[in-house]
Amino acid sequence: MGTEQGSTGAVDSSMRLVHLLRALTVELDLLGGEFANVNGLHPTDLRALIHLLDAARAGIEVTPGRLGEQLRLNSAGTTALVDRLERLGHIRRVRDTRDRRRVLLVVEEGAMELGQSFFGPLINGMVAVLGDFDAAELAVARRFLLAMTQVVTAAREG
Amino acid sequence: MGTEQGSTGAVDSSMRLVHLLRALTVELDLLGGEFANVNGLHPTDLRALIHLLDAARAGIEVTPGRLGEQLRLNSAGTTALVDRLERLGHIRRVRDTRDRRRVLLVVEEGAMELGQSFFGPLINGMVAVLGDFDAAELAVARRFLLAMTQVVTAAREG
DNA sequence: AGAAACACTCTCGCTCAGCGAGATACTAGA
DNA sequence: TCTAGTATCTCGCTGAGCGAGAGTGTTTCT
Repeated sequence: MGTEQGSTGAVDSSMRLVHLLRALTVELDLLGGEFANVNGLHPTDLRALIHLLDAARAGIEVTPGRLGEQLRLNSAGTTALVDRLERLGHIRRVRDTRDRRRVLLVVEEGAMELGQSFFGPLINGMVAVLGDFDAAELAVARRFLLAMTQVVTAAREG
Repeated sequence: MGTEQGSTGAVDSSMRLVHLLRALTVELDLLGGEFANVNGLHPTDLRALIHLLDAARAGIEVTPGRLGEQLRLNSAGTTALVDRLERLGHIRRVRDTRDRRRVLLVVEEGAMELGQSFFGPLINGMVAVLGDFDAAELAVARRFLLAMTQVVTAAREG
């Protein structure tokens, strides 16, 4: 094995890419875990906050039920999660006036800032290094990510 | 917002790439979680197996101490983890004859096959779709992944 | 309108992963 | 040999998440 040339060169390159991708996701996970630790959050809490921030930006209302569904938690776990986030002051429960069975989760100002403080520098850093890529290269990277995502989602369904 | 041209086009493209990357890591996490569930593993167990398989392939000996360090577990948690994996028949504890304080973790045949059954198809699928990329494009994807990894590791240290 | 069926959230009791502290087993240096 | 150091494991605890089921409010059917 190793770097042999010929017809297997492309496959070798691809394999190395796949391993690079995995290494990257591991690093991202670790980074998320560290951030969570520092802010007294659990990994699940962080994932929940990300989801809530995304939804807030998209103008979508989120209820405990929806949130738990996304995170694969049952109702009991979801309640506990929402309790934690509310106790930490990151979200607030608000009764939906239209369907008073439902509770809406609204993200507090501080949580938004927390998200910014974490993702902001990271995104800025990424955008900065991508400055070295021209339009065609960015398009290739995009094609690459889309292709990878497609394979993963296919694997998740099959 | 949207697709405007001019000097902000590159930044927009970069932002979209970053979000694509995040979406991909989320998908990968979910896939891993599902696999773990199906095989009676916890996320940590899966991460441990991946690490052990990588080390085995690289011919590196792994001890509980090293494993726990990698996974950010303390010694008690590590012992529990190794107990679980051993009980499931995925690994075996072997006393190091040279330094009899140490225990080496050896991966059993079944765990290797399990890893193959999970990562094999995924990697094959990825390599297959990468067949549409020529050498120059693969190089660009590689540069992209390296750049992203660099930013993440930098964020983890700073 | 009244009652049954349904939807959404929360409570209770439990299991088990991971932590802190410390015990145990072995090695290396004075 | 005695002491310091390293690797692993044991014990008791905290807390996330689960299953079951209890409210509480809403829709549908007669």
